[in-house]
Amino acid sequence: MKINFEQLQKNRLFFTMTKDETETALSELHAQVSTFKKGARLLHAGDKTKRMALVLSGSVTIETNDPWGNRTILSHVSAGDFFAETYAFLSDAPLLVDVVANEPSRILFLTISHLSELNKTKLWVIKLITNLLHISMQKNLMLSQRSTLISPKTIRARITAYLHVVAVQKNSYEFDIPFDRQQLADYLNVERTALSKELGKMQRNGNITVKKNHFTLHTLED
Amino acid sequence: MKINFEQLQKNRLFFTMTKDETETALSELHAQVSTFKKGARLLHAGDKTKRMALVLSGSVTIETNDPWGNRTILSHVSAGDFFAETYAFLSDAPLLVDVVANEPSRILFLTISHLSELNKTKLWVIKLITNLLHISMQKNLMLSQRSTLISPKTIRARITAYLHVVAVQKNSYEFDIPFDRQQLADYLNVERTALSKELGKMQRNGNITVKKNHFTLHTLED
DNA sequence: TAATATCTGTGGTTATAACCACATTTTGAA
DNA sequence: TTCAAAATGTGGTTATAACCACAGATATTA
Repeated sequence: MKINFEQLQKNRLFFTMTKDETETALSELHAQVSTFKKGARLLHAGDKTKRMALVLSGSVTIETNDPWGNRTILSHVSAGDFFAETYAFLSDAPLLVDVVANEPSRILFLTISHLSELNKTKLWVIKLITNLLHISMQKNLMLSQRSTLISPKTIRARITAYLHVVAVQKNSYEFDIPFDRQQLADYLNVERTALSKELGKMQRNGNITVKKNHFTLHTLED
Repeated sequence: MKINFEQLQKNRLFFTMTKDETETALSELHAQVSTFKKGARLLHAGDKTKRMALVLSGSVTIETNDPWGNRTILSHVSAGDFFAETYAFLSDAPLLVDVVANEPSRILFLTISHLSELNKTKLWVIKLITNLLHISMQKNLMLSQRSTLISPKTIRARITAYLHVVAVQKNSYEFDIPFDRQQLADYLNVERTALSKELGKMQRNGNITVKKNHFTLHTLED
């Protein structure tokens, strides 16, 4: 499997690292690329792992499935982003989540369970840890953000909260979301058909326009 | 304000650090202790901060309050644990949460916004970053865990999920929880009186015994 | 292009949790 | 110890989301 170094260098994980350092890191972390079909389960709840993962292409969802069969989507991870870094670093902690390929995807795995033990006089190690800290903090923010979206009790309020966050992130009132209906429902922790109904209402009221996963928000002034 | 070095040394943030290194760190990070009364708001949503915080005594809750006045409790932080490290490290990111003193509390603040720029040949800096990484990862796990608790749609299922997690953590079927009723309701994202009713039912059914915030779980076999 | 599978929306019903008002208990302060 | 304030529980009502069944639309594959 080929890795595009140019692209990797731009990734936050290798921030400030030279080409040599990046290559050393990849080698020391036993870099390995795998491909997965849509729907494939990359990691299972209950498993332990020593490897963090970077999405090279495609995307995955991080989800939990409770004993009653309810799926909850914690996040959507697209190309250039990471997952499982928490469980890999704390390699004793069993996964609370499943990771599922959202589309055909290429994933780069890096073994980081031994990171704390690596020789910290090596510059690449220090840089990697610092970058990983940054990534972990960002993840934290994402998880907190989702909590704020789930906070309201009504479907309507969750939808508007979500759409406004996305609008701010994309800096536009018109955008695509990375979820289909079922996934959005699972992300907002609501039932799919109830979500569809509410989106229908909002559209009839002129609040939004929806076509598939393309949304347009209508502000008060035309 | 006096700081108990002995106690600090045991904290994860100063793991593997010598007394000298710890003192250097405290000084370089402009360590500062403040006290707060019960109910005091230590940090406000929307603020930015450069300082992470360690609870020396007492406890705080991390919560979000949406425009409709719904409170959601993301976590309970007790003595020895941290908060705001994410926002302090990513010092441009405005807080999505409020932090409120749960009881009279002493808090140690440490300025870490400049952490990435510190000289990484200093051993204490490297150790601190590594320890911070560990702390951040743990936080991540906590947030994921809460998401799994909120996942079920019924109050009953959320309660049992929560109680089982606590039982595992405390390694006992009898334990205190750190929340009063309103806080537990806000943590599980349900309405207080509905929570009370459900707890009443569970008690009448013989599933649990509740007295204030002391719980006993009754398994199937007597 | 047909045929099948997947995704999405709608109506109707039901279960359930939010909400409100208030009684009771517990706590804390004077 | 008394009193006020805060916390907790209970009954009753209502709003709302889950649930179910199904139709129509869209995408996928042969």
